[in-house]
Amino acid sequence: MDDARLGRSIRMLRIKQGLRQEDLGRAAGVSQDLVSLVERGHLDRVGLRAVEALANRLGSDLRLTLRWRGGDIDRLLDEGHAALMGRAAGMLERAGWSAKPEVTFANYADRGSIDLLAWHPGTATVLAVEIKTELTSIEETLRTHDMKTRNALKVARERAGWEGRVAARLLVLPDSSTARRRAARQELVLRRAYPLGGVAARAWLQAPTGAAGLLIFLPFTNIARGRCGPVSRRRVRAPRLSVSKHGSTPTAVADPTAVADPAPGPGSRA
DNA sequence: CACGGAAAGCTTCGTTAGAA
DNA sequence: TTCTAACGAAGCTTTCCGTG
Repeated sequence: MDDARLGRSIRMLRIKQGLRQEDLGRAAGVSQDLVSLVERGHLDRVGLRAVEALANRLGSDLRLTLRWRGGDIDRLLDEGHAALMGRAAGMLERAGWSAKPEVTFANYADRGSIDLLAWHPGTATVLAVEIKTELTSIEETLRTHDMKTRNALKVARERAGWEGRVAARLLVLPDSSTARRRAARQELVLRRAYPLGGVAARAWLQAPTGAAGLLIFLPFTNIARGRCGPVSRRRVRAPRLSVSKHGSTPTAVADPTAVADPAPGPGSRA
């Protein structure tokens, strides 16, 4: 991230909106001095939350990209998504559906990619399947899934030649304790959007009856171990410091289960 | 688990410089 | 003269981390 460029961008947006540093700071819940620091590119002295608050207040969004060995992080993340999608596609096909992965569309302001677009020929039902390996923002998930479902019939007709009569939606989450816990926390909201879950959802897939919202948890390939089962998140442990009985210098004991060197560098707390 | 030191992140305050 | 922005110092709160 180019600190100076980010600072100049914040400043430009602020001035464009006719705000003083003090105004922006007050609106974002930070001080004028902090706005000044950010605009001058002194991000080493400012927290990420503060910068994000300023960006949001200016109607922009701050995106932080973590890069590692070229595109390896993307590949790792995609593997999980692809694995869950494969499971979902298999389940649908066994229930008599045809499925197309990653169907992109652009319909005026609506644009995006439907993870799995499924078709049930017997009932002319189109299913917009959303795959989420992580349930981060419920609101965002519901909003985009709603938009995709709204466009599903048109997309199915134009991209696959499926003349559907009714569009339904299915949200697929990994069958992990974390995902289930997060879903449970937002149960009321999720139930409103996806009334059918578990056995009822699977029964609906066998014999679709009109528009419906389904929520299904699926186990998927554990990337770390390369086998199927609930997702296990391997924790990275800090090297244990062991002091010899003779009082010599502490030595780091490598954790054989650790996947990365967690040694923090300067400023790693941010 | 509690405690204390260190550091980060931030605010407040006083001051200065430049522009209108 | 006033307003805005910049700067530095001091101090507060929170979090992390090592230690017992």
